[in-house]
Amino acid sequence: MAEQRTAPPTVYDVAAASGVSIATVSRVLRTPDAVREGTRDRVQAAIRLLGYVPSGNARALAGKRTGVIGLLLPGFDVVPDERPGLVTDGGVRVVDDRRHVTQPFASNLYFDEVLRGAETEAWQRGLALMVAAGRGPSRDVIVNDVAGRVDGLAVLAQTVPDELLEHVARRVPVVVLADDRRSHGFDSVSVDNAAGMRTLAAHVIGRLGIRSIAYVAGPIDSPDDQERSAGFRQALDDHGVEPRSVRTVHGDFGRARARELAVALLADSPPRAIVCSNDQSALGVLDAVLAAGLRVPDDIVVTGFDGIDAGRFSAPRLTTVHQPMGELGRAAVVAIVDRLERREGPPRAVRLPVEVLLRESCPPTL
Amino acid sequence: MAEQRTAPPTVYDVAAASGVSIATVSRVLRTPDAVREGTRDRVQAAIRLLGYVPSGNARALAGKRTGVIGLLLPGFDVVPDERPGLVTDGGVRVVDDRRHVTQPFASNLYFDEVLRGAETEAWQRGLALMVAAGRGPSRDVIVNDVAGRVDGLAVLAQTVPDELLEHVARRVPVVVLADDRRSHGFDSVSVDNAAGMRTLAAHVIGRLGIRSIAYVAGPIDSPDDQERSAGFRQALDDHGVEPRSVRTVHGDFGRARARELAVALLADSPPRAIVCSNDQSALGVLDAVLAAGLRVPDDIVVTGFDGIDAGRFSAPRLTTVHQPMGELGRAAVVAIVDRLERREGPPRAVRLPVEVLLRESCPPTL
DNA sequence: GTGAAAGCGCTAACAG
DNA sequence: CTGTTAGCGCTTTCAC
Repeated sequence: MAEQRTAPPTVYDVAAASGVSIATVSRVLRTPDAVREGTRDRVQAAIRLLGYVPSGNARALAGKRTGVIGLLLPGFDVVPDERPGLVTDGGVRVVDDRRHVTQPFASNLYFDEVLRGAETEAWQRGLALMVAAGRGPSRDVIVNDVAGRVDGLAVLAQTVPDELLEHVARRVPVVVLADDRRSHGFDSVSVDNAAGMRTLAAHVIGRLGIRSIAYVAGPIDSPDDQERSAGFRQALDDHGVEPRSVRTVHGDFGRARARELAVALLADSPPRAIVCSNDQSALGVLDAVLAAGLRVPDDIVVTGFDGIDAGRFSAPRLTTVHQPMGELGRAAVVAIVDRLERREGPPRAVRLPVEVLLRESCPPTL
Repeated sequence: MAEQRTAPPTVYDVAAASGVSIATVSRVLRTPDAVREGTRDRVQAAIRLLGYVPSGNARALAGKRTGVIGLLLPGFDVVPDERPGLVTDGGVRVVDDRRHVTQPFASNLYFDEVLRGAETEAWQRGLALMVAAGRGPSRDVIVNDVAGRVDGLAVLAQTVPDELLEHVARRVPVVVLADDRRSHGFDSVSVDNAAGMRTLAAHVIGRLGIRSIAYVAGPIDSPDDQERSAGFRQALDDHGVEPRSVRTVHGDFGRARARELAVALLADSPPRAIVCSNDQSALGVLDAVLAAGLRVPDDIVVTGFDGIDAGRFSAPRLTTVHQPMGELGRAAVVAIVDRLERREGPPRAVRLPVEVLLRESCPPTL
């Protein structure tokens, strides 16, 4: 097996072996019905015999389309997890792994889901998917490389600098994910951050009737945070809650910082609810609240945003707004296919709905 | 932006715009030093001006190599999770998600890791990655399609039928993952199942001194299970434990079945240890043991194999043998590159080491 | 240092 | 139904 010493067979080889012209070989592959049965059989036999696999590159070149879609992700940051206390035993490492509850790396899982969604949708439509994580200094090369091989490109927000993106966009349609950049003229698919937060906050304020609220925001320059905060303010407005009555602090979307901020918030008169702009922050808040001896949700309810895995495993489990990452990936492919069929026309922005998941940290009712 | 109304610019356009021949344009791209600085600058300016991105397909066709590696996974089974109790509220679904601890879909996460590893390694080497999940009846098409566009193909075990694999292997080098198929003549990368289980069992028998053991195996026809079982028997032998003194039952690698089997095992005289051939089974055993009012690890220690996420979150956390999935992906790429440089030669089999993770269900010491 | 020309393997008219 | 013939966009000798 795995011979393949000599050059792979081509249409010419198949044609010669079956006594037809290369055109007929091509037909057998692409429009089998246009070939007489006997001929077709002979050609197919030759294909099998020779182990012929058509060159996708030649096809793409001749056919003016590749049938491949590119997906650019912002780099998998593979953090090698250093674990202590190793013992070696017969070539197999034995590790004392008690109590080291490794934190699942949220952002990575997030990409995985997008990727999976895109893959699913692409293959369903007979398209192949080319994945690349644009990282490091060679990013330009990579991006150009991918752009040169695909029919369309889906790019996760902040993965590729504008200039580069605009360059490659002159060759292939580009759709930007999770970042409403219509302004830049690209198609986009994003998630309805504002509506999600607004609905969640409405639950806290309207349904649970809580008025004593603190809000842990993210970095001010984060577009995600801005949208979520806007949704939050909307909810306040909807329910006639005075914005100034809400203590707002800005974190960095990280767990540790949120924990510190929460400690401070609890120092004075603890609020009845702490709404957070993302899950990591909410987990940090949870840490602080529980450490302070307060009960969740009995004394304080806590909410997050994102729907990361860690929130499903926390104690109590985290109420949050779940972003449909898999859908994001699928929608990206759909958007590209769409654009491919509709070469012209103004950029389109697709908004994906989110889902509020009420879990123990802020239940349906108190 | 996103103009791209007209056909994308080619080397000819760039050549014309900068007053050189297409050969020089090509040189500027591939061997910049072979071009006089002034010329180079003019060409690069034209490239930027026109928004030129080289066609990867034309390159591949002319250059006899694509710079792309294919990864074939056994289909992401996207199980849409039906959740009960939906309420709609302003376009955003609100879901009561209490207590529905959705089981993370182990096999999917598993692929994600492989994929990530492969991606990392590929881009590090300047190669692109094309991903495909071979599923459904169109699998042949997909596999051929991918095979026709790549320099090498990594295939996860049992994703592609032998015949198909042998066909495409005549065109590109193939490496099989997680399935020691040297016999079939392919290069392979797999994990040392036997050594892992042997080491883990040695811990149970040798270090903890347990002799009263039950073994929950997997399906008899699973190659993984066979290797693990062999490792287990080795350990028994190493420590002079009579194999017949070990009660062995065969499950299906599933949690539910394992639970049933464990209930039966506990009915008579409960063993001091239950060693399982995979994590899912171990979790099922854990369920049964705890339900029977026995304590883990105090009354019974339980071990698994795989290192799935759910085992990190169980109570108690599961002692297991962790398979380095990310490494599998990386090793796959390495193996392909290797083969590409060494066209001939006998198939190679790479064995990746595993890691025993001692957690609370079977701690370092009792 | 640069240009001319011959393919790479396939598809898609266009004839027969 | 089948064969002929141009290219698709780029790399790569081989001359100059």
